[in-house]
Amino acid sequence: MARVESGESFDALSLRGVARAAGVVPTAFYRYFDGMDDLGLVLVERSFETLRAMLRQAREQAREPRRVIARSVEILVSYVREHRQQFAFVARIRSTGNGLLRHAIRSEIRLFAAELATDLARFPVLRDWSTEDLQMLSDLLVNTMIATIEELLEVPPGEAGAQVEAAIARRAERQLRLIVLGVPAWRSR
Amino acid sequence: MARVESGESFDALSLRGVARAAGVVPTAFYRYFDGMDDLGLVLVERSFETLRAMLRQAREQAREPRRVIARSVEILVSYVREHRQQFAFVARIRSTGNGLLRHAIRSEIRLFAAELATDLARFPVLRDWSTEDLQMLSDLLVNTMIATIEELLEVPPGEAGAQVEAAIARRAERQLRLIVLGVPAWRSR
DNA sequence: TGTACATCAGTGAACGCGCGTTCACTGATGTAC
DNA sequence: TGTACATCAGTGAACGCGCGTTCACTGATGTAC
Repeated sequence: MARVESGESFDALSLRGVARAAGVVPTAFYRYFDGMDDLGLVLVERSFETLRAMLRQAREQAREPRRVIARSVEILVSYVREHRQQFAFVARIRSTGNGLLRHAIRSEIRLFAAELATDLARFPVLRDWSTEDLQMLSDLLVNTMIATIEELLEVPPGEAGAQVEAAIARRAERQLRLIVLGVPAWRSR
Repeated sequence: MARVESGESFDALSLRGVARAAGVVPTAFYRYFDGMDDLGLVLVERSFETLRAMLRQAREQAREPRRVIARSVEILVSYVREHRQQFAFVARIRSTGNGLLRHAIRSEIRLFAAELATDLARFPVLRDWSTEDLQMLSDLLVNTMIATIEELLEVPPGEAGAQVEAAIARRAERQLRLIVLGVPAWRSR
């Protein structure tokens, strides 16, 4: 069960699949979680919590936009690489799971976007943007990161995919930069 | 079975669920499809084909960027509203389905992005962009549209969600506009 | 116009399978005195 | 230091369920002569 707890080795959405990957009999699952919903909530929370903290820290340390973007993408890529299975699980839940789990994920993403909006508000160019526009912007940035995560998950793991991964990272960085380039022009029409 | 054929009334990912929604015995499913993969492929193809054609037409008719964006979002929202179940099914397949179906969806999306890139290349501002940058841009625009579709699918159907739908459309339009605003500034650094 | 036959849409029983969940259990590790 | 007991991680049999798929079938609709 230790392996599942470190989120490194399950391959299915089913309770039995999780138990199998953990090398344990299905009933042992209940020693650790109430059921699949419980596992899902734990994983959702854990997946986002650390990543959110790391990205927030990146925004604090490097204040110049271009550096923040580069660093954020770096963190995103390496974090997803190191928590592949966990993210794959969460990604599946996002569209397959029941209402409860889907709602939990949406809450996490909204929290993510809200924190980003708060940090964005401190940049001089954005100081007089309306709250709605700030949300629109951070939502766009977050969506781009999520799409990036999903693409990273499609890359087969291991050294073989390293170049594909790098290409995805490079493109994500450019996309985020392009978005930010539009900011000074917004409202100026 | 006629109801399923018009894509209006299934509520599950299972063959039996589809049959049930169609008011038909499970075995009757095989009169129409070889199996779930076959249904999936048909639905993926059908979902994208018309939408792609409609959006391409929108880009031809209104050449001014702002009009193109407004019209595209309009089309997207109404198309998704009218083919809710079909899109919900495809969205689920996208992360739950087997490799074959996931690959089919990715192909459709890539085709989508490629067509958009071709049309973008005709705009004067983009005429001397590299192919890679054009792809990066159209990928970003397409991702934003996909995220919009997914959000639309979360809105409960019926009149109750009309305002939420309108808000999503409004935000999508602004996001696409913001992206386009960054275009003239790209490379100028 | 009537008859014979083919095609077609859907039926209903049956199968084996993996699933989530229950239950009473075993044996190892830790704790109290 | 040794004994008695509690806690803990995991076992294994069993259940009922919904699933995809097979098979032989029925009855209605169309077609040929």
